[in-house]
Amino acid sequence: MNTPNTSMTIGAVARRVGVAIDTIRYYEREGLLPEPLRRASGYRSYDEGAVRQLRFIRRAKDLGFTLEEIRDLLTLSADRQRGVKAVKKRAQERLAAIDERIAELTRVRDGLEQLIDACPGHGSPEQCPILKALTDVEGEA
Amino acid sequence: MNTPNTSMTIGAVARRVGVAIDTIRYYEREGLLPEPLRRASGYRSYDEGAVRQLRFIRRAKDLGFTLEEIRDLLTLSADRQRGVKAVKKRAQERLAAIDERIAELTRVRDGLEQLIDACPGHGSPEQCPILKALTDVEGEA
DNA sequence: CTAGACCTTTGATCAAGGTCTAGAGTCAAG
DNA sequence: CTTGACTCTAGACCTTGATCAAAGGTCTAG
Repeated sequence: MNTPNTSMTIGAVARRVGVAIDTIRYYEREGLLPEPLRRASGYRSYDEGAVRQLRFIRRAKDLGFTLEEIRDLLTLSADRQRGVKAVKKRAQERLAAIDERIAELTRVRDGLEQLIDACPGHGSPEQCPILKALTDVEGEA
Repeated sequence: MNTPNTSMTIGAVARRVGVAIDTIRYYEREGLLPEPLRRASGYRSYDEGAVRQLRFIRRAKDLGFTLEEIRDLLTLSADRQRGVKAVKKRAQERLAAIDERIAELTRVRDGLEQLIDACPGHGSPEQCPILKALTDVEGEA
């Protein structure tokens, strides 16, 4: 329906998706984007599919997938039928990893908050629980 | 009271604190540890203060401070009196940054979970909301 | 004395994900 | 045609926080 035979330069694609030109070439090198058609001049020539795939990559990245994992996801989603199950599994693994990371950050956060609450914000460094907590040696009598 | 005139080699300090020798020298280069005294042979000679400072660095790192921020914290805590207030401020900034990161991760997490729940785990890729969410272009009419 | 552990330095390397440069060719507008 | 914007390639460089290597000097036990 819309722009069926589009052909864009790398710059146009970059602008549309909001990534740097270098990043597109980098993804191509890394096997995240297929090698595009070339004009006689050697310029890369992209179509809408490339824009879609690039957006896929960006979104997956926003969800915390590494480029390596995204390469994997792309392979899986290309393998129609069999892919869906595997994709769901990857997503679940990703969810578990995020949960773990949140739990870890929350622990750190709570520890830091306790220190801050206990700090008067003035006085000598010996009174500051933040500095004390950072400095004190529990194994030292 | 305890071991007042200690003098340790870098290896001994590394063992006590549980970091690699290379890491200690690295911190010295990066200005996180003062240049230690040297023996006639050129060996670095450390005292308890160095052990304490190294532990400070490690703890701050565990709280998510970058080495750059820690360098800053060390400067502040050395500036006795004036330091406490600034240290508390840095800690609060760190807390805010952690909260922001947790919120961001939580958003991502929830988004991902919704996709997973909506995915049957089989069928065609067109039916998979995970792939759809990654691929679909909202600005495309 | 000697083996072997430990120390010194400078500089290279790693992971991840790009970013930038140089030097050359190409494209579109005026 | 000329100008300026764009693109090409290959490869170097960036960030963070280390970690390792090479080549040599030192220290300690036996």
